[in-house]
Amino acid sequence: MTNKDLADLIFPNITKTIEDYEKMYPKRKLDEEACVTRFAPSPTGYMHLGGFFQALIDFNIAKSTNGIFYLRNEDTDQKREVDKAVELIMETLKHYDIIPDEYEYKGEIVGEYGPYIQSERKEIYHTFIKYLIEIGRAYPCFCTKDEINEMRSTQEERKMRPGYYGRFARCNNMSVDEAIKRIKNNEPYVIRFRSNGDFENKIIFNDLVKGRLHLNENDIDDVIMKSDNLLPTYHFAHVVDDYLMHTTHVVRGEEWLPSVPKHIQMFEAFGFEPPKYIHTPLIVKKDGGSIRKISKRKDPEASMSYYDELGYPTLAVIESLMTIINSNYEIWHTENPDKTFLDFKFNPEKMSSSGALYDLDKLDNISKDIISKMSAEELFQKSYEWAKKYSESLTSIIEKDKKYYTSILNIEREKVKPRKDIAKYFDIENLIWYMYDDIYFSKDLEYEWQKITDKEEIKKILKTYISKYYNVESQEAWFDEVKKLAEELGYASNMKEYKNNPELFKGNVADVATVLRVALTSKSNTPDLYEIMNLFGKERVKNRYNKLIEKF
RNA sequence: GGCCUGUUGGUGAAGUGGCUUAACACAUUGCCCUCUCAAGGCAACAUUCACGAGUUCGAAUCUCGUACAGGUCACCA
Repeated sequence: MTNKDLADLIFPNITKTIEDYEKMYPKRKLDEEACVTRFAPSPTGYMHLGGFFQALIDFNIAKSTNGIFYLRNEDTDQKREVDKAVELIMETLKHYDIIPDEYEYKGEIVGEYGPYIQSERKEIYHTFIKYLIEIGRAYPCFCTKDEINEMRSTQEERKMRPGYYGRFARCNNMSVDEAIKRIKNNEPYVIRFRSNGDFENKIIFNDLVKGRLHLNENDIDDVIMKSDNLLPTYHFAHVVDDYLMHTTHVVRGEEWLPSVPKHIQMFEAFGFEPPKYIHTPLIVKKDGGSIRKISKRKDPEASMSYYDELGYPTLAVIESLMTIINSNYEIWHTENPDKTFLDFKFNPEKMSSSGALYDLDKLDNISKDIISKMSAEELFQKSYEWAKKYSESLTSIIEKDKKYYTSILNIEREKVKPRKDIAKYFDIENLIWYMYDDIYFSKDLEYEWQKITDKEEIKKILKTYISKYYNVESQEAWFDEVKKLAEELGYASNMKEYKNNPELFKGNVADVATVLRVALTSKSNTPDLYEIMNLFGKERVKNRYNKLIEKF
């Protein structure tokens, strides 16, 4: 009996060969420098910030080189698979406008190199495994999980390197005849890769981020096909898929670095050229005194849904991540304000090789800047869309009067130095509620009076103002009147004068303006008072002042 | 424990043997501007690049050692 007999016994229905698949998936017709990248998540029901971070790099590399970015669903672990996980990933990518060129979604295959779902590629993997068995580079292993665990404990006790290698790789030396016998006897088995490496040897591996690395050669006979579902493990699927799909650059987290030697060895076993690797640093988090990988269970901000729920503009999330990807991004972006992040040339060498903390303050800052540059109309659209998904109260506010809402957003907007007080759509409601009479009067208002707190004095200021002064023709005209009002009541209208001789006055024009502001909005901090009054119109201003005077 | 990787302010970092008195941005603090706030302007914030030794006329940059941190050692990806 030969290896060929063994291979035929294990895969009796595999008739295609590797060459057949090579013909089916020929080299891509792309420019010389075009890169093919992929985002290959496993569908565990969650879109992790770290995964998105990698997808962003993939997308940037492919787009900036006129290449291809595709999505591959790595669902070989059926135990962990979660319903709707693929939808979540695809919808998240779409939300950020990171649309793969090739993918498989809801039964539709886009692209010539599919299937893009690993569980649908079983026959392909089997063909490749069959070949490996034929040439003696893979073999069935009948060791049970208990036996493997026992072996591991022994190794640990004796302080030996754990793993299925050397003399511990018991099934490696099994004769073909015996293997065939045991398979015919229906004994369960996995297929292992037969490593020809020596752990004492060093291989030199060039990672695009980390540079030249010296790694130990792999000598472990890894499982490449599982016994229960006959699907490959990650390592093997990676080799086959990235070969057939012609991936040029593999972007993945640096937790994969230790398994690089096995991947290279498997590529070599087939005589394939391995892709270029970009092992990205992990996104970490400070937890008390120590630093750890950002985690799905402990950190809400590890999930992409966090940013969507709070209403960060997608561009803000992307740009804040870009600053981690290549810290020269910010400088580049200020020099090229009209270009998008896709025009930026990602340089793996410039990527930091240590873990990065994702700074939420930085995100807020970038986000405020982006929102401040939106037109009122655009902000209206985006915030409305967000509200419909996440905030009933904001939705009802907007739907009362969309024009009015837009004009509120327009306060101190669309100018050279626009207002920057909104970091996320979630913030909006809390910044504008007092602009609505029904909400305003239904609340138990707490007036944030500052220097002037005397009720009689406040009444006097308000009464004088509404009877003599309301003028909103222009900012200057308006403020001139506030100054006149201040003078009439014994307050300084000129701040410098007041500062020089504060004892000559009851206060200054700022104190008076503050009364006008608080009486109108209940808040001491608001956008430009003139603009608010202008928006309200004289009747509403009078109404609010009169109601307050009555209450006192 | 073995192997691998990393360590420049509170944060992201620039830096590749002299042009560094360690850029830039965020955060923080102060001042200015100002009807309040947000913004904006200006300034402060690492006498020093984890520590120790070495190479050199000269080191954050090169070498070695130590410490610390992270990753990884699955029929998970």
